[in-house]
Amino acid sequence: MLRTNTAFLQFVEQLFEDKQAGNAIQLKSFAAGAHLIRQGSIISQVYIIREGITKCYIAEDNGKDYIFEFLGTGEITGELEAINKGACLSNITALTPVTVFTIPHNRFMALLRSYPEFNELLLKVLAARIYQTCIRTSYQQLYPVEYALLRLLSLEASQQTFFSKKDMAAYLGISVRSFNRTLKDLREKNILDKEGLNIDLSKEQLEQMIKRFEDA
Amino acid sequence: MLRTNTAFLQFVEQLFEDKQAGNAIQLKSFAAGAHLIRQGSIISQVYIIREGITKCYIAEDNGKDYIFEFLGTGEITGELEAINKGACLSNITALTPVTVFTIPHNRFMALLRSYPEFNELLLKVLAARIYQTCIRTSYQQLYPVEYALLRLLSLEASQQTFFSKKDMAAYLGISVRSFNRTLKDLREKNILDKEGLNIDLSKEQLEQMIKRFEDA
DNA sequence: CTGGGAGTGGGACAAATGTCCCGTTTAATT
DNA sequence: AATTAAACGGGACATTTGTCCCACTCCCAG
Repeated sequence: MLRTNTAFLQFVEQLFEDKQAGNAIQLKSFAAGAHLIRQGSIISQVYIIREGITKCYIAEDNGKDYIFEFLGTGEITGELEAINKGACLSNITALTPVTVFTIPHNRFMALLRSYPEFNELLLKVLAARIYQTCIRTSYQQLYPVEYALLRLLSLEASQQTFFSKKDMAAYLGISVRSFNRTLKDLREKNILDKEGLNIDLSKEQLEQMIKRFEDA
Repeated sequence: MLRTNTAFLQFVEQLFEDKQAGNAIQLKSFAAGAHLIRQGSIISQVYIIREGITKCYIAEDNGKDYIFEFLGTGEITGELEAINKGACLSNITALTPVTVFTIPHNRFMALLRSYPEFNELLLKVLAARIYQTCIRTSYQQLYPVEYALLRLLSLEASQQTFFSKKDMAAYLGISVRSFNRTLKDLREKNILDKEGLNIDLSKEQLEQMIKRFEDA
């Protein structure tokens, strides 16, 4: 859910240090809540997150948002636009203070050509995103919200991160009301510890809980 | 919805002709209904569709399927597995008789390195898939089924393709019953021409729909 | 402090979607 | 032509989810 990529970050850090290769790479900072990228706009750099957490989401014109992913350290964004030269697909906003490396599109594409290793890292990122997105989409479409919610909570717990309910609901593609309701149902079924939302599930445990729901 | 990619196909055709570069590339055929790839299995080639239409879907263990995309001429599949070396994400089955080029993983990766042009074509494919998937997912999560259905029908009409209701429902992530119901509602609202599936929207809905159809 | 805004929690009702089921149509096979 | 399996269409009912609304807390700028 919160994606990070140390290998990628390391590579970019190195480039940045390098007088030669790094000359067009810059650092930029954003306050929490600031927009890094605005959906529909045209940008001319890619961003690699050095520090902080962002959310990546589409705002539909019925006023609802859908969050695709939370991007953390080492994640790249704006790369689709560099590759396909289109308008920005989504919004990126900072959830915490954020620092990024920026690389101009043409430089970025050139780097891909000159550093096969970098190119391969990017291929892996893209492949991983497709992979994850597919799994998540399928899951969210074909299972009741309850399952997706448990899964999300479990991820959140394992990553020690916490998001607002609004964001969590937007990540699940549901209303905050549904989110709350489902949470309450789970609580009443004693599935969640009432103290906090600390659930600490392994995949097997999750399976078990899901099975338990079935009879009740 | 039905993706195709002539540039990619051409490139692979050329490789195939080339004695040197094409020596590991093979042709393979499948009857309609056959599995090209089975979810969870391990494969060692990528497939590029030369002819025919396939569906790419995940089967969840509650018995439901989610179709990500219909892949046609020039589309590649199995590439995620080549890049990330994991088990197959999804099933690929032939909807029509299908002929594919197969390229062994290591050969495929080598080709990416030796042909920057090929590498770039692949980057574009991956980027386009992420792009499309994001748009579609968001749309399907945040709008009533009615909209997604209209969009799907319009795409289908514009591409002159026809899929079974089961497949269309699986593409939308809903049950066949819901699919039928929504279709009926639309018919009763005179939104659809009864003759064929000629979309004939009226009123503001038309404008809104058109706008959305454009990008996909 | 203090008023306002954002986040939270949930009741009541409406709308959307799923499940179960059965009769009909279509298409392919014998 | 007869038979069968699959696809289609939809009724009845249950469940899920959304919308609208209000009350409560918390926090911060004035």
